[in-house]
Amino acid sequence: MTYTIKQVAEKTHLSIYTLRFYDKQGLLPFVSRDQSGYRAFTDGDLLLLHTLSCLKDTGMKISDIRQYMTLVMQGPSSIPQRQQLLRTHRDAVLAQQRAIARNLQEVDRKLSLYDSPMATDLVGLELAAARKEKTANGLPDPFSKLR
Amino acid sequence: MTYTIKQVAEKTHLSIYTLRFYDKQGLLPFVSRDQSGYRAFTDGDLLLLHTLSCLKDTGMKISDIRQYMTLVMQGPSSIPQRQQLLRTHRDAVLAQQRAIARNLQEVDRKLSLYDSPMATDLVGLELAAARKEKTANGLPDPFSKLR
DNA sequence: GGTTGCCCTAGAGCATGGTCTAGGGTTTAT
DNA sequence: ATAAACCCTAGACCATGCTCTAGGGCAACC
Repeated sequence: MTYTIKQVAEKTHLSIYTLRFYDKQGLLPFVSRDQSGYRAFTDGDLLLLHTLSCLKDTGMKISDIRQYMTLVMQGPSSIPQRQQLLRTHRDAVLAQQRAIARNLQEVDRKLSLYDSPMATDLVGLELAAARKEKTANGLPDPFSKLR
Repeated sequence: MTYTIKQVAEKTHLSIYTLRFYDKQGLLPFVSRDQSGYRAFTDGDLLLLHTLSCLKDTGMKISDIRQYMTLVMQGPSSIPQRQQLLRTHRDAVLAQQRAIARNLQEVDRKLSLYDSPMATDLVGLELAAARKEKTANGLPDPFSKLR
């Protein structure tokens, strides 16, 4: 049993356009064509496509995914290189996750400030200070433009 | 004391180009100009720029950052809208983080497969099955192209 | 055998987020 | 008063990752 590109698009929630784009980019070297030149996806192909989606959804670049898929095509001998590629990616993703968590703390601080009962006063004070800082430096006050 | 765009670029690790780009995009409505038309950043501006960086680094779109900064310019009265914007963003970021963690598990599974002492055999078996699946469906075997 | 619905490729177009160039003014030091 | 080192804008250009159009083939049904 094989699947047409349309069926795969439905299964994977990728668009037909995206699947063809990935193929054009060399991300699907494992997909065979039938006698009409149509792509014929096997169940095994869907597994590889799932791996591809995981890599893509964790932010791996297309060029790196292509490299990984090329290694996959080369069989077991490329396992060391695959490990290296995936480990590097994994480390980058974890670092990125930590960076985002750190930056999100700042957002949380803003949110708790806005949640405080004195939020209006505190924000008002900050604004007054910012305006004062401008005029103290002989600068126009940008806060009085649209108010 | 104010800072030139170059000094701010050094402090923030954003390029001068990026700072001007952000200004052009309406992300820096709080930055005043001196008499020569030069941007003059105050310390208060740097705080807002830091907030901006946190939003950007957590993946907020420029259009949403612009909206947030516009609300900031409007003073304390916009606090409810700011809360809504930040909360929506926060939730989206957390959901994204969870999705990435989930997809990264798949990468981890691959890595532990590759780490297994039987990795070569297991990967070889998978490959053999994939090839068999192709030929069983009357398809060319894509794995025998570059080997 | 014609209509419908799917498939294909090549290549144009688009959204996002920068990055850089050209042309020109300002400030500082010599 | 001129060079060096800044600053400015407008707009071109670029990389990434799609998304869509044009033009054409294949397959199934009526």
